[in-house]
Amino acid sequence: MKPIKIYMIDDHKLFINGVFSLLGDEPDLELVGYSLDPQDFLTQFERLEVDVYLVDINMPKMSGVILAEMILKRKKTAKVLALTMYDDYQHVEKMIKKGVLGYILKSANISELVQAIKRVSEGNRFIGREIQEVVMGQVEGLQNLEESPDIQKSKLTKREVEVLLLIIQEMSNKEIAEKLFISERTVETHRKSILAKTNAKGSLGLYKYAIQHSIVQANHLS
Amino acid sequence: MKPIKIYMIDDHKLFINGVFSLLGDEPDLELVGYSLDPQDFLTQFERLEVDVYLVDINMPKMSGVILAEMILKRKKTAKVLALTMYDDYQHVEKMIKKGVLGYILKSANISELVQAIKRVSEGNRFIGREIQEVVMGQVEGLQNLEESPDIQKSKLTKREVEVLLLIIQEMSNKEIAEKLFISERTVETHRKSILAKTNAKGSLGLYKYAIQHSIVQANHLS
DNA sequence: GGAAAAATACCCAGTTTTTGGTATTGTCAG
DNA sequence: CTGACAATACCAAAAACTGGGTATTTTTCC
Repeated sequence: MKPIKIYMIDDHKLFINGVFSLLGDEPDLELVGYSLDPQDFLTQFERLEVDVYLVDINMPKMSGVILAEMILKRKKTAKVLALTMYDDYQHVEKMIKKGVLGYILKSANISELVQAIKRVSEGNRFIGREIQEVVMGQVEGLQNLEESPDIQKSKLTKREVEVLLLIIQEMSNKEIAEKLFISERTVETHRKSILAKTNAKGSLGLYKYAIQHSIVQANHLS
Repeated sequence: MKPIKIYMIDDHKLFINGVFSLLGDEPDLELVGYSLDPQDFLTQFERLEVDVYLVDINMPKMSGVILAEMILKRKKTAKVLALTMYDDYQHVEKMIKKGVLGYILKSANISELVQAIKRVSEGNRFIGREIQEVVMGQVEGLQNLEESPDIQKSKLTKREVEVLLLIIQEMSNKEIAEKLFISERTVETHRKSILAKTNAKGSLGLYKYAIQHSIVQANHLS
C-alpha cells in the first residue's frame, strides 16, 4: 500500500511541527508539506500532490471554512479533514456542508487522528469522538447532513473569493492586479461582480459580508 | 547543569503531545508532566516538582489568566510561561500583571520556544518576537492609561469617535454631514484626523481599528 | 462537441475618498 | 489671560472606487 500523502494548513507553527513530529513515526503516512498561510497554499495548489488535507478553521487571513470550499472547488475528489479547536455544532455543520469528510478536535489524541486520516483517505466520513455527542444533540441537523452531502457553496466564484480576500486586506485594485498578474480593469470587473452579488456597499461592506459568511474570522487581524 | 523540569497545561492533547515530541530531543529539558484540565492540575500541584509551567490561556473550565494567578499564589517563585494563540495586547497585559515571566505564541517555532523556556527558567522575562511589536505599539496607550484614566479608549476626540462610528456604518461624508448638521468639509477634516491618528488606510481599516480597540463589536451570527 | 459560466480586458462618465494645505471660532485648564 | 486643543470650514488636485456598458478567451460541465 502506498503511504497516504498528508498536507497541513494551520497558522500555528508549533502545532504543525508538533503534529508532524508525532505522525513522523507512522509507517503508512507521508508528510508532504504544510503551509502557515492559506492564500500562499492556494497559489501552489495545483502543483501539490496530496491525499488528505488537514485544515484548521481559525486562521487570520482566511477562514478554514472558505478554504475547504476553495480546495473542493478546485478538486472535487479532495479529502479534507478539519482539525480544529471548535467543538460547536455550527462549525461542524458548516464544514460538512462544504464537503469535508472528517472533523476532529485538537484535543483528540494521536491514535484518533491517525484513524481519522486513514478513514478519510479511503473516502469515508469520520467525526471525532468528542464531536459526535455535539452532533447527536442536533438531530434535525444530522438528518440534513446525511441527506444533503453536497456542497452549499457561496455564490462567489473562486477567483472572486480570491479577490475579495485581497480587498479586505486593504489592497487597492492596482496592488491586487499586480499580485494576481492580471489587469487593473479585470480587478475592477471582479470587484463589480462581487459588490453586485453580495449587495455590499464598499470595501467595508465587503468585510462585514466576509465575516458574516465565515470567509474570514472577525478577531485577529493581520 | 540539571535539566529544566517542564510541565504543560493545555486542553489540546494533540498540541501537548506535539510540543513534547518536539522538546523530547532537547538535552537540557525534562518533560515531567502535563494536564488537560487546570482544575485537576491544581489539586496535585503541591506534589509536583516543576521549574517552568507552560500554560495555555484559552481553556474551557478555567482561563489561563486565573490559572497563572493560582499557580503564583501557591508558589511565589514559580516560573510561568504563557503559550497561547492570543496575539493581542489585552491578554499579554493581563498575564504579565498576574506575574508570568514569559509570553509566546503558538505560531512561534521550536527554537523560540526553547529559548523562552531557558530564559524563563533563569528568572528572566521573555516576550515572543511577534508579540513585541504589539506591545510596542501599545506603549503610548499604556502611558495614557496611567496618566489620564478618563480617556483610556483612544487618542480620538469625542467628535472624532462620533464620526468614526458613522463611517463604519457605511455612511458617506455627505450623509454624515447631514446627520451631524455640519459641513461636508468638516467631515472631511475629521476623517483626515481620524485616519492620521489611527494609521488606518481607509474606511475598512477604520473598521478594523474600531474592532480592535473595542469601539465596536464585530457582530457575529450565531 | 457545444453551451454555459468564469475569467479576462477595455471604455467612459461620475462619485467618493484621500491628501495637503489654510484659517476661524470656541473652550478649557493652568 | 493665554496658549493648546477641538471643532468648524474652505480650496484644489490626485487617487481610488462605482456603475453603465461590451467583448474575447478559457474552463467547466453535460
